[in-house]
Amino acid sequence: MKELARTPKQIGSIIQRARKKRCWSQSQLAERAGLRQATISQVESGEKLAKLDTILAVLAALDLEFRIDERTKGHGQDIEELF
Amino acid sequence: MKELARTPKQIGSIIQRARKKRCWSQSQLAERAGLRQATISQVESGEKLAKLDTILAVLAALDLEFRIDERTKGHGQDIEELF
DNA sequence: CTAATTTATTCGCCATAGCGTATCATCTTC
DNA sequence: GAAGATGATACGCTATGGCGAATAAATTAG
Repeated sequence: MKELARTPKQIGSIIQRARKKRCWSQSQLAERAGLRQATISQVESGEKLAKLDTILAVLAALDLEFRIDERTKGHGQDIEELF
Repeated sequence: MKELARTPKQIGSIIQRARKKRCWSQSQLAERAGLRQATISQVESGEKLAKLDTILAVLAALDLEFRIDERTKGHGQDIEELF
């Protein structure tokens, strides 16, 4: 996987794709993450600026995790353009 | 690099190490990230729960970025244990 | 088309992050 | 010791995220 996550929108997209890949509803993910369905919706949209712990909880529920790496240089930075 | 970042404390440690590696003071990092020195201090401590955009700004200032990946096996930890 | 499920959005409430500003303890360096 | 820089912490303030609960809106199943 190893998806680039530079913006809230990118993070939201990745989360949404991972959720759908598991065929979970937002409610199911919310329950696993200890959050509300409404919060999942907002996180996936990337509009509101979530709290760090909220994102961490969602990622954990999806069996994902953050990694911190040096910024990739040069080409192809914005992942949203691929969709 | 590719450092694991599952908790605010881990993230804070990574940020602090990256900052020191560049021989920057918290104030210098704060200025580059558009934040306050006090905020950098809190982020590095990982005590307070930062906002996502704050972390993203700090990472960008350090020329780092998040990547989202599948959870590495090993210590199976529950979501609740994170906080 | 209808009903059920899923997702998006709203309202009032509370908690808290980050702000400006400032202070204070360390630690270093003259 | 004095001066400077650094990092941690405080106060009041504002902004906003997430909550419960509810309700639209959109999507899917039948």
